[in-house]
Amino acid sequence: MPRVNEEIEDLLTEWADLLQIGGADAFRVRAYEKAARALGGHPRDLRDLSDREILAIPSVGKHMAARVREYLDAGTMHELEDMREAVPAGVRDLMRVPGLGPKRALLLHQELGIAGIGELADAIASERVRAVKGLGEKTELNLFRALQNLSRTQDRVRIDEAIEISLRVVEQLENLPGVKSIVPAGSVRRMRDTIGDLDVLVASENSEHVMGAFLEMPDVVSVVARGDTKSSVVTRRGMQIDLRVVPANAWGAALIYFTGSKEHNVKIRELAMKAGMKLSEWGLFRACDGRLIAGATEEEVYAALGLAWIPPAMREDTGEVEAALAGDLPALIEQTDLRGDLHSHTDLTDGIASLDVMVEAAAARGFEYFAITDHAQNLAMTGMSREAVLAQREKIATIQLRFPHMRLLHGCELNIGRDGSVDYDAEFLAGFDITVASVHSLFRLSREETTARLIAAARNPFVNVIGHPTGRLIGRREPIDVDFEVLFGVAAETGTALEVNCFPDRLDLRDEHVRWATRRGVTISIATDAHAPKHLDNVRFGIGTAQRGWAKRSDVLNARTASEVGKFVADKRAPR
DNA sequence: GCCGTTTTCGGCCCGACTGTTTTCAGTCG
Repeated sequence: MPRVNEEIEDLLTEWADLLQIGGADAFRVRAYEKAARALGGHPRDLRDLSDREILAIPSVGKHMAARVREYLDAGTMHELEDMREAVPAGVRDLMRVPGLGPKRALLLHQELGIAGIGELADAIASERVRAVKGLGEKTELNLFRALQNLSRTQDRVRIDEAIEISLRVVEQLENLPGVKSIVPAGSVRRMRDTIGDLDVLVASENSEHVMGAFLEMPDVVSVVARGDTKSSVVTRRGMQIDLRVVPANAWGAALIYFTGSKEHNVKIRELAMKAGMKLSEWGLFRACDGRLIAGATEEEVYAALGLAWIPPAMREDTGEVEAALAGDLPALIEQTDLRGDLHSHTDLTDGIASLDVMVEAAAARGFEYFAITDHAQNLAMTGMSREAVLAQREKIATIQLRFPHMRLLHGCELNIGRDGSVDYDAEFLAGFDITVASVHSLFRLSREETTARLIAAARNPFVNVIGHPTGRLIGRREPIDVDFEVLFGVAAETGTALEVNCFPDRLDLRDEHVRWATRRGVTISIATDAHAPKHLDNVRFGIGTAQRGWAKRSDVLNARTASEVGKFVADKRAPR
C-alpha cells in the first residue's frame, strides 16, 4: 500500500491532468504538479504534520494545504470528484499515448467521442482520425505506431540492458569524423533502476555525419524525429533512442540538460532566471544581453549558478539543489571506497563457480576481504548441511594461506522463516564470521506479519545483514509489504545492516529506501550476491542505487576495514 | 495556484521537432 504522501501526489497529478484537458492556464496546472511532487516526495508522513507544517512545504499554498487536510480527514477531495465528473474517464488515459497531449485527447473526444485507448485504435483502423480538423494522415499513422509501441514497451528496460544498448550505440558512432565526445546521458547516467528511453549526447561541430549514421543503425525500425541537432529512433525491440549533437563549447550545459531529470533541470533554470541568467542546453547566458557565461563543462555551469557539481545520481529534485546551494551536498559513496563484498555463493550451493574460482575473482578485484555466504540448510534442495558448512570452513582456511592480502570471511545466507527464525542453533551460528539473512519464501504475507517477521530476524544477535530486504524482482515479483519505518528503526537500534543487493533485477533496497534508511541511521551493505565471478561487476549498479539514496561512505558497512566489520558483528553478539 | 531581502501583482523554464499550417500550436523531454 502506498504512503499517504504518494496517494496525495497521485490525486493532485490527476487533478493537474484534468485541468490541462479542460484547457486551464498552464501555470495553474504546473502549480498542481509542483505541489504533487513536493507532497509525494516529502520525507515525513503527511499524517504526522500540523497544518502549519504542511503549509510550510515549498509549492504548497493555502489551497493545496486545505485539500491535503480534507483528504487526511475525509479520505477524499470533493473538488477533484467534481472534476472527474466533468472530464470523461478514458480521456486522461489517452494522454499515455506518445504524441497525444491534453489538447488532442480532448479534441478526439469532442470530435469522435473517443474515451479510451481501445476506441482510439478503432478510430485509427477506420481512418476517422485523419478527418479531424487539425490532424491528418501523418498524425494518424504516427498514432498507429505509437499504439503498437505502447504495448511493446509497457515494461521499462533494466539498467544493465540499457547500459549495454547505449554502449552499442556509442561504439557505432564514436569513431565517425568530427565526433569529439559521446556519452550516454539521461536516466542511464543517473543510474535509475529501469529506463524508459535512451539519450545519447555527442559533441561535434558538424552533426551531419553522426546524424546520418545514427538514423541508419541496423537495429533502427523507425525514425520518430530527425533534425540538425536532435533525432529520435525506435529500435527493433521497441526502445526509443534520442541523439543530440551540440558544439563542444556547449558540452557541459547540454550534458546537464540531457542528463536530467526534467525536474532537476526546471529547478536550476528557475535558479538561473532569478539570478538574471538563462540556462538552456546551449549554455548559461546573461538575460539582459544574451552573453555566454558558461557552457563547456558541467562544473562551470553549476559554479556560475552558485552550486557545487551535483552527481548525476542525485539529480531528481529531491533536495539536491537546496543542499548544493547551502554547500552541504553529501560526499557520496564511490565504488573505490568499497573494501570488500559480504554476500557471495559458490557451487557448494547454487553458485556456478568453485570456491577457488570465486576467491581468485575477488582477489583480482583488489578486495581487502571477501565473505562466502552459501545458502543455509533450510533452503530446499541447495542448502548446506552442518557437515558441509564445516568442510567449507576448513577449505577456506586452507585457501586463505594463498591470499595473504585478502581476508576470507566464512559466512552464510540464512533463511528467514515465517516467524522470523533462522537456520541452525545459536552455538552453530556463532561459528560464522558474518551472516546474511534473507526472505526466500512466503512473499505475500500481510504487512503486519511481514514486518514482525523481519524485525524478529533483525533482533537475532547472529543476524548481521538482512539480504535483499524487500525481495522484489524488477518486472517479475512485487516487493514484500513491510513497514519500513519500523524495520529501519529496529535495524538501526540493533546494529543490523540492510543490504543493497547489486543484481540489476533486484537493486534491493532500492534508491528511495536507501535514503530513508540511512536517514534513520541504518548501516547498509552494498553486496553483489555473486553466483559467478562476473556478478562481482554488478557492484556498480549497487553503487548507483546507493548514490541515488544519498549514501555516504560512513553509511556503508563494506566501506569499512575488515576489523571494523568484525567489530560490527561482535558488537551485536555481545550481551547487552 | 504559488510566490516575493527588487514585487502582495504579475510573473512563472527552455528549446527542438512535427504536422498542418500560411505563421504556429501541440508535444516532448
